[in-house]
Amino acid sequence: MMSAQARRSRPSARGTLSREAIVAEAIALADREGLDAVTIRRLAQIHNVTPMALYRYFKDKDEIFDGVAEGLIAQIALTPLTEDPWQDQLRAVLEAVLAALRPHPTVAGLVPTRFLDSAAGLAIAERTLELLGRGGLPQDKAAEVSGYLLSGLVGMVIVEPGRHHGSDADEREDAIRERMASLIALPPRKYPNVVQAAPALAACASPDAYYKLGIDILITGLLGVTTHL
Amino acid sequence: MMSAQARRSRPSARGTLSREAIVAEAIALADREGLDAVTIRRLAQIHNVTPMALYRYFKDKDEIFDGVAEGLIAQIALTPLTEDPWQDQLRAVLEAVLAALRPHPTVAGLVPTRFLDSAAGLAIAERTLELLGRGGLPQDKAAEVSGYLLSGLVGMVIVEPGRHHGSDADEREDAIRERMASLIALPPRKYPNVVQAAPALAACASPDAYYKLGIDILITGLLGVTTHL
DNA sequence: ACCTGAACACCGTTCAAGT
DNA sequence: ACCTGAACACCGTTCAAGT
Repeated sequence: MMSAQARRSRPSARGTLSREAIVAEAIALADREGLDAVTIRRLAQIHNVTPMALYRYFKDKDEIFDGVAEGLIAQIALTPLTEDPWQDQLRAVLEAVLAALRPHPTVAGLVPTRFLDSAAGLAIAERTLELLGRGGLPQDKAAEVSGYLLSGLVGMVIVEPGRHHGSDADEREDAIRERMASLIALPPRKYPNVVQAAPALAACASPDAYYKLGIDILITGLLGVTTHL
Repeated sequence: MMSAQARRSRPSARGTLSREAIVAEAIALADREGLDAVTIRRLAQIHNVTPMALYRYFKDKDEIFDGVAEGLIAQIALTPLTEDPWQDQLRAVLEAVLAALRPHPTVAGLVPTRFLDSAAGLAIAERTLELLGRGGLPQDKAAEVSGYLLSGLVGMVIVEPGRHHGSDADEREDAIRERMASLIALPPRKYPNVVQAAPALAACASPDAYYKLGIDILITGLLGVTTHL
């Protein structure tokens, strides 16, 4: 039913096919139905084309995922480098990364291992290394930290409490309610803190506050670590 | 050839089949050949059994992955709660999580979203919440932070520079060399920091130091955030 | 209770053609 | 240059039997 709609909604005037178009539909499909729904055959169907047609644009399925990651990274909006304090500028970078990834939690996991394979990712890595260097981190530590910051942000997006694959609001509420019920049903003598924290473990009261706290911990931690050197 | 070996190496005296045995082989298979190699049919072959036999023990493939996550989490060794400073005890928890996940980087990503579904995971969550509470974090913040710590650790394991699927040492070196070459070939005017940091971006000089720095940042960040409340 | 066997729908991918 | 069509090996999973 949904797939019939999708088949219909893309008339695909011959010649529309391109890397960008395929990647865009792959991201949209993953957002709607999860990463497993992204198959070569489904993508071909969406573009009104034979599965083999996609092989003109991508060597194999893995390259499509590379393209998806690159597409996400390309949406990270980097502001110009200034003479502002490094920690403020680094915070802006982290916020930009989150802003690009949060709308696409099911594909965010593709990003970290592919970050240095695209120009956009290299630009962000370059900026991050520059800012960490200004903060006093030696090059090798800065390299480790840059990867760590990125994967930390991606991790926050993936485990955001109450998030659920498929943007269906009812399913989301059901999943939260179910998790909540299973947590408050635990023996409070054995898991007092878990039971008390059940609402916060099951769903995020404020996603913005959740992400702000995560960034605060990272930046504060970096400040502490750099001054200890 | 490898799969023929695997077929041969498990005589499977009838009655050997069990959730634990299937999960153990699933983890071992993922470690050897990556998560995609873990299929119901491959697992059945390893246990000298028909694919359908596994459905006695798992409702579907997703439940096998749940079992794999639970198996990893069960290997996290939790020491008894004491009156030591909370940050020291929290560090010990984080180190225990890393010790369990590091040997299994290809399946580590299964853990965060399934953490609260097993008794072992709940015990660790309970401990973490207790320690964060001692540190002065309110319950709801502690819940967010506990998830964030976990996903941060998993992220570190997944993106550890120079890590590569399949424990083959030659392949690993080739991958590192290739990444290294592509980075130092970049225009140094555009990416001065990336080019300089190329060795550290391509591979970890000391994985232990890499993980220690990550934990330091998290703990230091937490200390800073809690004292600011 | 535990396992098999045949079948179905779907998958990525190769090869050889078509225009 | 760009797309099709048939085929192959492999998947998860259902249903119906076997012992």
